[in-house]
Amino acid sequence: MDDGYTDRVLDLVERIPPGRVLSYGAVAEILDEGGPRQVGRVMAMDGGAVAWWRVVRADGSLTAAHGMGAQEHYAEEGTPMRANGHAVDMSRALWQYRD
DNA sequence: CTCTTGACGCCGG
DNA sequence: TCCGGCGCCAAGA
Repeated sequence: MDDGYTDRVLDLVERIPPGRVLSYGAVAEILDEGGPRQVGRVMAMDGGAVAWWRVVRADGSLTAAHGMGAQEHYAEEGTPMRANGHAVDMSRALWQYRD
C-alpha cells in the first residue's frame, strides 16, 4: 500500500513545534495532495505514533480523540486556547509553515 | 461498480 | 450560535 502519503503526513506532524498546531486541511495544503479527510484517516490509523494533539479542526475545535489528554499537552506546551478551553486559538496557535 | 462512512471544511439559514 | 447541506477523497461492504 501507499505508505508514502502516510509518511509525509506523519513527518509533517512531527515537525509541528510545541505550542503550535495545524488543521487537517492545512496539512493537506502543505503536502499539496489528498484532502482533510485523508489526513484524518492517516491520523486515525497511525496518529498515535506522533503528536496527534497538534492537529485540530480548521476552526480550532477538537475532535472526539482529542479529549483523551490533548488539553494536558496544550497546557504543558503553552498552546494558546480560546476562552472556553475546549478549542485552540487558531489566530495565535496556527503554525506558519514555510519550507 | 455503487453506497456508506469518516480525527474535515465552507456556506447558508 | 446551532444545524443542515454539499463537496471533498479514500477505504470497506
